[in-house]
Amino acid sequence: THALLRHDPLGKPLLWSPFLQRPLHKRKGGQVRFSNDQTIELEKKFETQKYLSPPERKRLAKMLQLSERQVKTWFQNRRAKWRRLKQENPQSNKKEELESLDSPCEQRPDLPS
Amino acid sequence: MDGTSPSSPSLPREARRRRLVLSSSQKDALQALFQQNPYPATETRERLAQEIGIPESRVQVWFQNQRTRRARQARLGSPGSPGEGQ
DNA sequence: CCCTTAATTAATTGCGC
DNA sequence: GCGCAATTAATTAAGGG
Repeated sequence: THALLRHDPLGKPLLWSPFLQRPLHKRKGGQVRFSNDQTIELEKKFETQKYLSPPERKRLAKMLQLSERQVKTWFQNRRAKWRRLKQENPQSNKKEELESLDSPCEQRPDLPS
Repeated sequence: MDGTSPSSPSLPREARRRRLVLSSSQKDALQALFQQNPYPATETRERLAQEIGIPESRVQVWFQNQRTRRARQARLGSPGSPGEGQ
């Protein structure tokens, strides 16, 4: 819908521009930026669960065609960012979309029963 | 048809990411501390952040970028000085 | 227009649990 | 084995001359 939509004021994902952008989001070493879809899916999961269990991670990884390690890394990076955001922003400050779903800093990672 | 025109007349309401512009004094303070220690502890960063009035995370990224800058400058400045003793 | 440089992103290392 | 803090390299885009 929107052509050049990027970055929230506080926060969240950067989605790449549409077609008219450099055909390479590949870094030197061969690292690639995740696709918009992948990022969106990851985010969606993150909104529901900040920590995910190993089996879930595996599932998600398969779904997105990423390594489990990549998913893990993504989640960890995301958590870090999130904490910082919360710390700097006393209240959930979201311009138009407010999502007060994040109160408890302490979500227990699912313990394998 | 250049795609370079970000002509999206339909949405002027998007606050484009406005990056922080550091004042000379802020830069000076950052640089001063950097010269003392390129890897300051979190507490030190926080303190400086409070003093110059920017979020600690910005101080953090500034230090990161500064380290990169320094390394790059060193590369361009004297490519062949130290006789590698290996 | 282009360079400087702040901000973001995926990945890495080391540490503690 | 995982989470987390700290850090890195590469990149992306704002600001200003």
